[in-house]
Amino acid sequence: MSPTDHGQPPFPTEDEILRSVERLFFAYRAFTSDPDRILENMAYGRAHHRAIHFINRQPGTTVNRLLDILGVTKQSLNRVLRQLIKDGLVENRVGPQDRRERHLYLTDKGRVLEAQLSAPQQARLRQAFQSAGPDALSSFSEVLENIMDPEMRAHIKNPEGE
Amino acid sequence: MSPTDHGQPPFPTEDEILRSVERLFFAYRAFTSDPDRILENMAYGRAHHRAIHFINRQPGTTVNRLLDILGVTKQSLNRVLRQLIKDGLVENRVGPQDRRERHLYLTDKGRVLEAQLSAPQQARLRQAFQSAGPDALSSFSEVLENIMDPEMRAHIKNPEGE
DNA sequence: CTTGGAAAGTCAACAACACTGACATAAATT
DNA sequence: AATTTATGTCAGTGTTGTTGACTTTCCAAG
Repeated sequence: MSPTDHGQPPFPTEDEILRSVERLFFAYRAFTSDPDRILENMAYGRAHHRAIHFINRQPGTTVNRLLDILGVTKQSLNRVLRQLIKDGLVENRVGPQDRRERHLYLTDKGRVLEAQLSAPQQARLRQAFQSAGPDALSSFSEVLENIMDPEMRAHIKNPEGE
Repeated sequence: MSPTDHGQPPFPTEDEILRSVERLFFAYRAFTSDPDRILENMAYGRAHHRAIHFINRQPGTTVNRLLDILGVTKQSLNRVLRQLIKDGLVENRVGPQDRRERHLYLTDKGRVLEAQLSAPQQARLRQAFQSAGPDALSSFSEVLENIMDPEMRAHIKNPEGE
């Protein structure tokens, strides 16, 4: 052993970390597969689902805010929003105070699709939490929040905004 | 309350489930951002990283096995492997028993890149587990394994194979 | 009231990475 | 000898991301 090796193995070990890398990969793929399967016969994809999800969670959110949450360019988001608005799933209201802003809302039709996409994904997560026992959710949540970049945490803790 | 409402709120509640949807989204994005940042200046992308990761974890794995793990088409994987082999990061050996099979190994050069890509991602996860306390890892792992499709669990529990 | 800048929208070109379908080759199996 | 399996390859396509350039609208500060 080297003089700086205090005999403390790292926690978690490298092998456990690598397994967790794989757990994240496989779980995330399963998690997105439910809505993906529903969307594959429509003209929409995962990007549309993400927009619909966050507009549903934060009705009246602005385009700028959505850009921050989704972490894509406005050109990329705009392509998605244009389709959703044209197809009557999302409504675009001029901001009441600041009329440059566009506030986004799901229409009834948009809410129907949101529920349809969300249902199997929610069922998958609920089953996972129920099988793991009542205390698993908080550990799971804490680890994921530690993994993410700190600025993003506010978008979970406070669905309303700041 | 309706006659079928037994007064049992679902566990977890819908709001907690939706927050976990967002936790997965933000955490996964952060988790992939480390290697993505390193790769953006190279001719490689996330698909190359995934191939390198699993070849490193299961040296000698076959193309078919890798296809099963990664869940992509052989055309998609082949494009990636062709580059990695051409650039001397991955080695392609004819199977000793079945000479149709190609067994995949990282070269020294491949292992260098693997370590480089893996380091910040591992550091991120280790920090997340350490902050969350010693018991968080097992709950975290259990929930993720419950989320994924069952066939995938074997690829974590036994890095060697079956 | 004019000017500067922020918010939003659009157009064009491009890249990564997935897909399907068709086909080729070599080797193992039946 | 015929079939199946494992792999590789070519061509075409779709989604989603990127840059860069530009316009319109509109609030707010000088």
